[in-house]
Amino acid sequence: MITKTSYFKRKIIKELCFGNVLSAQQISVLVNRSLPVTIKLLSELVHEGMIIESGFALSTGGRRPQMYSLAAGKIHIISVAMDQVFTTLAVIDAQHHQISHARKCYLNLFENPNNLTGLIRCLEDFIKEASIEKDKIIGIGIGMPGFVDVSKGINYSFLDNDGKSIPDNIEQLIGIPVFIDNDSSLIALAESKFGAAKGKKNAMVINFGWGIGLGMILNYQLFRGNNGFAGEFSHVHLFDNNKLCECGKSGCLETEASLMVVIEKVKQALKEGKVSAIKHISDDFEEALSTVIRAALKGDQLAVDLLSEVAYNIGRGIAILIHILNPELIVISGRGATAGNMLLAPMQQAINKYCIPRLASYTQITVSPFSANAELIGGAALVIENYEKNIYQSVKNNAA
Amino acid sequence: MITKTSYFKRKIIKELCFGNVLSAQQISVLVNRSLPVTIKLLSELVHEGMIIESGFALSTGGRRPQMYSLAAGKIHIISVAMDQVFTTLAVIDAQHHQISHARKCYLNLFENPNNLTGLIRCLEDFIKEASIEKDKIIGIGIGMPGFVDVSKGINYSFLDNDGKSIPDNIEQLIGIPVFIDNDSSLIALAESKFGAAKGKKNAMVINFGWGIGLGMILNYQLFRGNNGFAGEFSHVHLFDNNKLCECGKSGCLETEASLMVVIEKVKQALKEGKVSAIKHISDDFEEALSTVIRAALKGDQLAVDLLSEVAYNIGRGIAILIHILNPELIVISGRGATAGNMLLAPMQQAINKYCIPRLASYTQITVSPFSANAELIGGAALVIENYEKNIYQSVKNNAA
DNA sequence: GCAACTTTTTAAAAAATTTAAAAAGTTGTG
DNA sequence: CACAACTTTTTAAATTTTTTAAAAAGTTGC
Repeated sequence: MITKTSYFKRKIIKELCFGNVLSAQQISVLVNRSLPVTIKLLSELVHEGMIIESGFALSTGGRRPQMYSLAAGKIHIISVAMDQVFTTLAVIDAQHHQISHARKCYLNLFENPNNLTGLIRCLEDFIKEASIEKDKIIGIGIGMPGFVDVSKGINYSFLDNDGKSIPDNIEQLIGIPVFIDNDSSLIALAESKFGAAKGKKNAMVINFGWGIGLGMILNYQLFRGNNGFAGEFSHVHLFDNNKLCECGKSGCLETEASLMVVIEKVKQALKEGKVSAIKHISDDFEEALSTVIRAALKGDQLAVDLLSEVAYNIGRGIAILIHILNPELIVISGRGATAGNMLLAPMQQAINKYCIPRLASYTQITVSPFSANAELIGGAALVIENYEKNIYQSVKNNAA
Repeated sequence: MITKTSYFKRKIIKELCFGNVLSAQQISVLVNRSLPVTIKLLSELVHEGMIIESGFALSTGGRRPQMYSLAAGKIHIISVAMDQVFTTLAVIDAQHHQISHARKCYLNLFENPNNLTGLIRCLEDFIKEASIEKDKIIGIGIGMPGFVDVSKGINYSFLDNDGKSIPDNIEQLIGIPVFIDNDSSLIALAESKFGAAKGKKNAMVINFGWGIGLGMILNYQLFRGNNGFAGEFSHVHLFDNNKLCECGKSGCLETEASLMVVIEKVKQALKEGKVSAIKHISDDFEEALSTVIRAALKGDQLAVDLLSEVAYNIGRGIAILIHILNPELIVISGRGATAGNMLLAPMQQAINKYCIPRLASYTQITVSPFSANAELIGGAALVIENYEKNIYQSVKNNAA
């Protein structure tokens, strides 16, 4: 039933997904409703079995508050993480834990950029084969590369759907609410809600992957810009390198700072006969990458050097972000984050060189704990984030 | 009296300052209170003489709404615009019109960076001499160069006050609420509330002055970053020019894009014997600037060329902003905006070169109507913006 | 071990919002 | 050109929510 009550119940569930264990008072503030109302809603939710009373918190000097948390196994999400070649699917629960095997589909967007039917078949197969309890699935969250206009549900780079909304299309076929967003935005959302940037007001999340992306958290919220295209970090002009970028310009950050660049540099170095523990590098990018990073983590000088070079270039980009946005935190996330803390020193060096010291000192830099899983977790976060939306239109406008 | 009622009355007055003429329904949405409550507050405000019923709006197909606006001459603001050499004071009314002669004080921050007592004396003299009705003054808004931390009321670059709040200090002496902010932020606020960016959700305001500053409007609000230092645009590293910047680094945007650079270039060109309508250039910067801009507006090639060069460099900076923040609008404001639309072509050229075309097409660029007055208007906007704050603490948190 | 102080929870009073109805205008059709 | 159908604003009554006050449950220090 679509009522104001159910709207606020969903809002409470959402806050518990993001907050895990909360007192009535805390929830009251988060959903912006008074305590009497909140407590009434909470007791109803307990009766319905959606949430449980999970003991009392340690006292802060007064009566110990009753704590509430989500009942286990009531909420599942299908999360879909696309990159240019592979699409990964998994079922995630409210605590952002993966509760199914991840399924990998080969959907090559280079060869077939508009293969929306392929994506849908992929989803249908996954739902059929994974033993999914469909009534528990509250939504499907899909992260994809490209220029995504979230409000229109359109991706201007891939999955062309004749100008019609992709989520609406899939939702009609499968019968579960669908949400899409840009991959870098989803990674930022994952970090903001569950990861390194949890609880931070302003944070920049770098998606260090085959390209280089940026998701921005401003005032605790994902900032998408006026048309949803904010964070086009990769094509900022920073180099006079005469290297052509796929965007048509040259000198873009992406031409000197991405995992693709790392692999190319390693290949080139091996060809030139540089010594390294890496003897051969695969033509399969995934395999090549894990070879390089494994070598670097073991201390192989060539791998470390080349990763550092790229990290330094990312650092130049970060210096600009710090000047313009004065963020609290910068998170290095995405596939490249598996290289870990070795990335930080060269980045810091670039920042020292290109940043006003006072400004740089206010911004922390850290590597994500999620690394390659960030996009999947972000897909779940996206669905939770939208859980109470579109349920009770007239309330939606009232409640901030 | 400090009550919830007076809090919302002030909020209504604030919205009328920014909106001029509004219907009860519009106000109800803006202050986030229901129509019955809003209408009750409005009728009380009419009785008190603060606002007036100003006729009926044109019908949009139904009953014509009663419109409300501020009563004339009830609200005055003292606005103070500081630059490194001069401090300008004026009385501004709720419609951002100047209603006193502007008074200029010589307060040289290069020679005496921490001359807070000088500023206070300046204010006291102004209040004494200008025939000011003190009971109408709702606040003093001060814009100043430097790193300003608004929440702490501290300027880290100038006017050191032993770590204590500058506004609190002045307020205790003069007895009127005081608010400070960075000059570029104030200019952005002026444009957002009264100028070229009025009603825009995301806008970047370039303060083209002796240096180059940036104020950002994100989600209709001034974005200050985590420590209030966002918008340090001037020190983004963009050039390999080996020119030392006052920040200690080289290659900063400011070294190639500011009015100071324009004047230096003109001086250099005249020394080299280039032909121009400009025969002599003053050592007084203000005078020199107006000479150059007047010449450019009359079509003098040298002046136009050199202004264009600098505008092109600003355009390079703007290209970065567009990539990162995807703004709706970019406003060229500050002293340099007096040069007018001639700045736009070279900027657009830089954007064409350094921006992804699709992205650039979503962002408009315009020159401010305020030019040199923007900071004064911003000071007034700052006071109005804060008019209802700190009046009723417990409501403050509740009402978004 | 008990008084003084905190904090959460419940209950009653006050204020706000929602819903419905009335009032004031506009527009299109016969 | 008058009147019905439709809009939009304003007022009034019914609900809901928030506020305020009091009670309950703990903690801490003397």
